[in-house]
Amino acid sequence: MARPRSFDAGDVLDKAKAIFWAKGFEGSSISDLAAATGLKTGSLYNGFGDKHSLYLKTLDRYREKEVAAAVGWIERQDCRGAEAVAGFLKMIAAQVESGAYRNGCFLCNAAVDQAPHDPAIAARVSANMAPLRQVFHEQLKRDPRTAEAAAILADFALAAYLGMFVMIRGGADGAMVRRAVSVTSAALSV
Amino acid sequence: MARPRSFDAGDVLDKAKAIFWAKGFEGSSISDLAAATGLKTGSLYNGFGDKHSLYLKTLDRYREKEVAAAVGWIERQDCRGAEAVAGFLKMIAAQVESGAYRNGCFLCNAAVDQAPHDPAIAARVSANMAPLRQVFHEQLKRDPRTAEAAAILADFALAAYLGMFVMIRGGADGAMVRRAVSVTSAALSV
DNA sequence: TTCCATTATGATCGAACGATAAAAAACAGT
DNA sequence: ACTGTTTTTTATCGTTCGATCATAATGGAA
Repeated sequence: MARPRSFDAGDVLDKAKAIFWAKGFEGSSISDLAAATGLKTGSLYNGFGDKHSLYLKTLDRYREKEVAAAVGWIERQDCRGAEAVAGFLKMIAAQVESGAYRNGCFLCNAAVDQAPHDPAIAARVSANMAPLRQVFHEQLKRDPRTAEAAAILADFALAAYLGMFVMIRGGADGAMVRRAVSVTSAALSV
Repeated sequence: MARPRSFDAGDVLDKAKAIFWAKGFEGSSISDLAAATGLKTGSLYNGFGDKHSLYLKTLDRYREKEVAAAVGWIERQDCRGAEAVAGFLKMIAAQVESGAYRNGCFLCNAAVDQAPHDPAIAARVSANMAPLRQVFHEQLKRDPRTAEAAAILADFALAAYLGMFVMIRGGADGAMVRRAVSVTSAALSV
């Protein structure tokens, strides 16, 4: 008994996420978002609240989709725990070669862009980092070679993961990233 | 035979740099910059060109002051090369404990914020990263334990350095940073 | 002291921003 | 077919943005 939505909320969030990912929060205008999603500004506000609220929703979706997929990928590996983590970093480095991740990591960008000024965003950033850090930790605990230092190594792996994406977004080439990851992997598989 | 400047250009650049550092390029308005520097907008434009040009000048100054100081610190150490690099990271991690670097690294923020969209800024980011990477490389070459893999380890150290600052800006506590750095240091001092 | 090149100031520009409100449109239930 | 509720559209709001300009102020050179 009312007019139905003409869009899929998930699709819209994915498209908005791509804009925020590429341009950052302040760099993305409402017109940018409207153009990318195909919605008029009125519909955007009606469906997702204001710009800040939309940004939070894209961060939530990132956790539900991309972060969850990354965690799943790591858990799906049947090698030793430390190698699963190292393999994850290597897989990303390999994809960089072919132009992927040119905009870095959405989470990493959000941390640098907005987290310091905005508690709500900072909370989302933490909520996004936590599962990744946790799956690192669990894998490293499972591996007898790294079990003892698993907590320390998990923080290290997270830092290396983030640093890799800064290098990428800063313009580093695939070879540079691969070199950095090779040492990180070696450090994990002590 | 003309009215003299009432401000020191270096001081103004330092104050503008602090604003850009904290808020990013898009997040810093001309009024913010005018308020922080004590100059009126007209004087800012007369002295430093437009906002983009001012941003580039702050990046140049960052390289001339902060980056040069970091390079000098590393070169001044009289321990082994790998330990000088590790010591540099540890020194930063220790300062994080007392609240320093809460805004991360200016260079790192610029890389994430603006480098992808702006070739001029990307060039500055590279010009800032290069001396750091180079001093890492030179130190690691000097150390017989790391000489062979110096190039690879230098890229790794740079990635770890950047990742550390993302963690900080994302809200990580000092302990987390120290843990990450401890593994990085161990990896360097193979 | 007068002049003049330069800087500092204050007012203001058009454009783009985020956000909103009113009107038109689209269905579900009756 | 009519009604009622929600969405979509269109137009527009007030604000802030980056940037500019005319004017006042400054201090060394003549």
